Amino acid sequence: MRARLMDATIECLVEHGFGGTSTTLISERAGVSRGAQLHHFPTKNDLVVAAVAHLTEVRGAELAAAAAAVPPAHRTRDVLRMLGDHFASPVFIAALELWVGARTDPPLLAAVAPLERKVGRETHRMTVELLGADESKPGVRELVQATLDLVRGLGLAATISDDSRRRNRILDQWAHTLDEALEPTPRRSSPPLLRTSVEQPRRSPG
Amino acid sequence: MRARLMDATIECLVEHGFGGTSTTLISERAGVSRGAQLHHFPTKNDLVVAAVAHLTEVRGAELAAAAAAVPPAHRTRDVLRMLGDHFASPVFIAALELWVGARTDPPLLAAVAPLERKVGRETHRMTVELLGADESKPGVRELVQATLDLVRGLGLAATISDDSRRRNRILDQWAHTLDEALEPTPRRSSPPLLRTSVEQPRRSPG
DNA sequence: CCACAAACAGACAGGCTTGACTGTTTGTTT
DNA sequence: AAACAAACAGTCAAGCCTGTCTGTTTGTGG
Repeated sequence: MRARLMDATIECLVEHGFGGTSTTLISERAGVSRGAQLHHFPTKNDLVVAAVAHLTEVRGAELAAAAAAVPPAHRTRDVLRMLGDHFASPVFIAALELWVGARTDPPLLAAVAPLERKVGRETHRMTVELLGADESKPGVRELVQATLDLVRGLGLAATISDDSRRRNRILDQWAHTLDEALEPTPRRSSPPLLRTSVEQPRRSPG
Repeated sequence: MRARLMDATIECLVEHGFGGTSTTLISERAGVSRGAQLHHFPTKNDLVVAAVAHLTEVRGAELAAAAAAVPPAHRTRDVLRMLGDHFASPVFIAALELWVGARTDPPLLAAVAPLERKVGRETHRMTVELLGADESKPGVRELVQATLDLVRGLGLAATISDDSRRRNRILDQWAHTLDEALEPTPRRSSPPLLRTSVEQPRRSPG
């Protein structure tokens, strides 16, 4: 029952946005009477805050699952594809609505901010691991952060004009640039831009 | 009068968010009677759409002014600083509120989407020019787009937790990486990561 | 001075949202 | 079985938002 209400809240956020999400709509969507809803979540804020926490867990789980689904002998591009897909998914949209809504809603912000930081840290750690990046080298940490902020920006753009071709081209080039920058031992000297053809795999499992 | 109302709309978007912006609030903020407001903008949608157009012009003007203020003998970092600042400014916040609000509001989306594309194109062109990038080379265009999506992502993050140190570190590193990637003639062979010390200027005016 | 239209002012009704409130069912303990 | 609490159902009042409506001022052409 609580779970149904929180799920319905997230669905309403995706479908109607933060402003268009009313408690009545949520209870209807969840198939729960208004009385029951008010019993479990006395105020709208209680419900939304609970939904934020729930969404945080869902995002963590989806990210972990997506990470596990990345091919064992993967290239940088595979990792970026996974990240790009996550940051264009409904859970990200719901998080975005909450994020933006929380900006002008102090109690909600108090709930969203720490959880968002948590997801951010987890995502960062996961990305470092998948990329096999060495954060002890100066600049590597910042490049990983830049990568995550990039996919966040791409995800934002995707919410209103989903041009996936554009996104893929950008991520293609980013993968190449990232490879060049993260390359532990620069064996080839120069070509800083995408050679339109192949990229050789860099890593094998274990 | 019309201008006062549109300005007040944008201010309300920044202060109270899209959901918290009511026509009554706008008229109060503008110091305009409700009757006058309804005379100039019969519906809320009319007002918001007009504000979107107005905001587009303001953004264009602010960007142009910021671009003009970039030092004549500038480095990549200066351009990124300018972009980073713009995408953390109130006009960007207002645009973000409209952007997210428009996602679930078809008539608003119809007004926002084309204007946003216009600003995007202008910003892209301006950035290419400031960076002196050669878009005829494959991959360059995508790197510029990635840069803009990156600052958009950074701007989004800045709305709820303004960690400017983090942002500056990321942009420092990205400036360096971008320089390496865009460098027309790779004279030095390798160092792909930030040398913590100096970066030499690359361009002089004219 | 008059006629007319645009600009402005404020009251009002209809609809929606939130949370309080009363009543009913279910389950558990004694 | 009785007592009690938790879960559930639905109604209601207060408040806000939007857009319509009527009335007033300002400006302009004849």
